Amino acid sequence: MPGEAKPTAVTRNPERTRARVLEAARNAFASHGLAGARVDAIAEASGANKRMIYYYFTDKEGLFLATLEQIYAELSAASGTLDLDAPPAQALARYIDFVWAYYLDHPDTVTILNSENLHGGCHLKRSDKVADLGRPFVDKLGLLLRRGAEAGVFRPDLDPVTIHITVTAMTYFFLGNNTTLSVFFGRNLASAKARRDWRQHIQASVKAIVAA
Amino acid sequence: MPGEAKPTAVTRNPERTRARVLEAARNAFASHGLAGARVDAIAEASGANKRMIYYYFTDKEGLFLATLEQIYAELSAASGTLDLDAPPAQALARYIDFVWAYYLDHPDTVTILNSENLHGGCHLKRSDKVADLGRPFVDKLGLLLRRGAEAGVFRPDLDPVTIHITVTAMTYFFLGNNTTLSVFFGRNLASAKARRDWRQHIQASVKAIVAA
DNA sequence: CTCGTTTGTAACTATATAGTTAGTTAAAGG
DNA sequence: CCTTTAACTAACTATATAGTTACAAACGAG
Repeated sequence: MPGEAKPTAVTRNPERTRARVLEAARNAFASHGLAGARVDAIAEASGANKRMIYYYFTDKEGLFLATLEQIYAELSAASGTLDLDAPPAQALARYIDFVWAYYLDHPDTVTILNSENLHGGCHLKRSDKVADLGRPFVDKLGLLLRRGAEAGVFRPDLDPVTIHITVTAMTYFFLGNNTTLSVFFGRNLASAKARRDWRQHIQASVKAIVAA
Repeated sequence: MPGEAKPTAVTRNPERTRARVLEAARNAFASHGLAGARVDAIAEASGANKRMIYYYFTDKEGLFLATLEQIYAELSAASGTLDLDAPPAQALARYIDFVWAYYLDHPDTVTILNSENLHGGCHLKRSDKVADLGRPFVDKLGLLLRRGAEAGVFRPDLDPVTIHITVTAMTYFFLGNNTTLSVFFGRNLASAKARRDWRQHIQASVKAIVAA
């Protein structure tokens, strides 16, 4: 008989339930992709009843979208704390280190964004929370590039979006494709040294790209 | 009753069956990922009986590995045709255009490699056909970089693997993450102009990176 | 020609999966 | 208190899914 619920002493906390489901969903989607993740597993890992997932997020795709939005919100929030108030060359180095450290510390972000791209960005396009969320980041970088140009150390024709994609590309691709690259080149790119070297390479490369 | 097969006039052709299955598998894995692809759909699309897929590839993961190996074999074969016998700066530009054109023409490669990276490269690691397959490519690029260094136009300390990953990162990330990037920056990065501009940016960037 | 092996087929199965049904219980407003 | 609503639960279902069974026809070696 359904509905013969035991008298649970659980104090209600919708926010907490939502948050726990989102956290479990994030792990699941990051590990197995959208299709590979199991709603049952997410329910169990979060301790929430499966019905609540549908109650809060409508369906699996709704949950995936919420996960995406959370990932972007965190990225955006983190970038807000980035302080580029320093001499241009130094600020640029700080900016690159920030991007590198962010993706190194948030590998979930890489795999989940890859999943969304696999599906042609169809979830993200439906979101009203993500569009143009990179704007503050780009503005911040744009300001730095202008300062550098005025100081005569950076080229004057630099586009912040292009530079940001460049830095992200070198970071994201190296980290996200680390295993296949290691096999393809017969070289361990996951070692601490390989990572240090690559971070250094991004620094030197971007420096060369923006140099006046 | 099973086994009451109609007298089919199908002439046998195992190679063709295998090839058709692989082609269908590639499309399916590229569109939906490993978990999202359906063996039934692959069987139907290829015209092969589902049983044959298991006969040839053991299971879904075996089929995925075969797809991966095919992808790498094609990449390797294509890179074999790349002619870098030209003055260093010109040869480098030709090399970059090759990488760019390859991934632009083979979007499946990007999504399938992303799927394999999602799973930590576990299939590829079991393969005996892919390890170090990038060697000829790297050797070819290494020769070019040395020629350029000797001619005094490139830096003398360049590592071909690093340069190759750099070029691939800028190509692969831009193309593979095009949709999420477009949303995040509120800018259409899929247009013909955006692509032309980006290709040009890779050219200029790598030139700056390798410059003596 | 014949007998084992390879290539092929249709129908089947056990199970996993997204999504539901039909309720119960905590809490907030009046 | 009492009523209404939001938060929550166990058990269920229809279907999709990877993988099998049991056979048959083509092929090739001897």
